[in-house]
Amino acid sequence: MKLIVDRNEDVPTAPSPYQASCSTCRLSSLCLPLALEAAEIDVLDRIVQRSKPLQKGQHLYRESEHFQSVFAVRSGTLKAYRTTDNGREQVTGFYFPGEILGMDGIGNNRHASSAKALETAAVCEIPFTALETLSAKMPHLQRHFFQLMSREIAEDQQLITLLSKSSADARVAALLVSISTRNARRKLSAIRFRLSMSRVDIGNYLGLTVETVSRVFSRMQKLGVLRVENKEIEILDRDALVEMADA
Amino acid sequence: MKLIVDRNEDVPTAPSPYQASCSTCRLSSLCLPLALEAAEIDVLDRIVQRSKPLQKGQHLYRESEHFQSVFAVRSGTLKAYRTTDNGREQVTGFYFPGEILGMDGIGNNRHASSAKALETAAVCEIPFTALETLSAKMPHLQRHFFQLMSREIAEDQQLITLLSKSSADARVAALLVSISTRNARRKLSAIRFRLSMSRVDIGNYLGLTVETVSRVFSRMQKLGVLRVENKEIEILDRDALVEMADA
DNA sequence: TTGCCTTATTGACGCAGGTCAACGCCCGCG
DNA sequence: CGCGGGCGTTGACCTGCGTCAATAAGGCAA
Repeated sequence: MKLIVDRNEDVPTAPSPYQASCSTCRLSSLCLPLALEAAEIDVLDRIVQRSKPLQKGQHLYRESEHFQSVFAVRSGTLKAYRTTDNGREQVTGFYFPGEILGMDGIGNNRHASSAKALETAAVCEIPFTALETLSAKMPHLQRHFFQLMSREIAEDQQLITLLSKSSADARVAALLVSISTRNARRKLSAIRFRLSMSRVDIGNYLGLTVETVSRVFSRMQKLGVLRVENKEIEILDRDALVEMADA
Repeated sequence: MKLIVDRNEDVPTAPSPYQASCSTCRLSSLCLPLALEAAEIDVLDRIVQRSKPLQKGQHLYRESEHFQSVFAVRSGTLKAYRTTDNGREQVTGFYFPGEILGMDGIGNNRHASSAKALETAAVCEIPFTALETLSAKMPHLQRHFFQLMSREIAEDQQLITLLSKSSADARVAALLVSISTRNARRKLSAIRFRLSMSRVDIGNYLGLTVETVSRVFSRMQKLGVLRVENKEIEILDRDALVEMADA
């Protein structure tokens, strides 16, 4: 809400100071515009709100808040998490540039999880009612959004499988492979990257303790599969990692 | 595909022999028609395919098959499961009457899981392209389907939390509470029911071994929380069960 | 730079739940 | 009706990961 005001006050229809438009965004091939034609992208562009970046630790939205928009990550990383009845936290996902978050709030008009920036991050806000209206007019957009939601379901199911059956080694390996793959999609290195999340977050996401995560990293390093230096990761043997991920 | 042919050969536009229509279906208040008005339900009704029941053990669809339709359960129970790379099975959900399954296939046009009947079951088939077309014309339907998918995401996240953090007792308790709640929604008893799935399936779904599931049942029985007699369950202390579910 | 505080690593130990094994009981089939 | 094979239960034992504790190493403020 505030975001909309911010933008309209200063520059009613001109490009926001933060980013020109979807059509010039280098993430458009991963993001919502993916399935759209140039003219359609322009229409989508008009409903997207761009705002000032989130600082590390800042919330994008909180669990049980009124749901209004989904968000696309433009830069940085966010984590989504929910708080259980007995007060513990469960990280349900990490979101990288080009990925969409907030879709779990559509179901009953409140966010089913909270989202917090793990580092300075910029997002695009996509008001959902506008997206619905547009979807009804643009079959490609409707289809694409159905697909995005479906993929989120499929990915959650993969995580369920991981948590249900796999060893600590396999879980960590699977996360690293996932990050590596998602980096590659964004034309970043698939073998060297910086983990934007803490060991605590990793453990929480994978259903492990910090200590176990740390031990797994050490073990993998000893095996020559990884090189770990604080948050910097180098994958030395990706095949071995993939192998471990489903053991 | 076959289903469509079956139906059209015999009774081109007349009601199928298996079920009159959505408007007379006693599940319509849970299922897709939920958000629709009478006239809209009739339109939806025309795209829904009803077919002969599945026998116990029969597949509704299989992982990686071409995706074409989502399905609504009319009677019986189904389980959805995926097979991991190393050949193990992971049950990702149980589906009761009024619930929709198959939405995980939309993302890339192939089913991301298999679905199998746990007992004789009847389903309605909803061809997805027809549903898309209709959604674009009927805002209520579009919104409702977005909501259904979103809820599936939120439910999967709840399962993730369960698998990530909870004890064996909590997992079993949570499943029983879930079944109890879903029964209540269908105006069935929330405290006495028959488990349509085997202990193996339960264990698989919850990330536990059969032995552990069995032990948990015994323990809960000893505590006076449950009465277990083979597949028949009676919940003696629902509050205690809810309590256990988030411990 | 120094110092503090948060995050990560490593070790020792215990326990929840997995594994292996034996047995009993449904239930479907001849 | 009786038999056989899967399903469920129970017990004994084992192990992977959690827990607790101590120490090290970043990183940010002043």
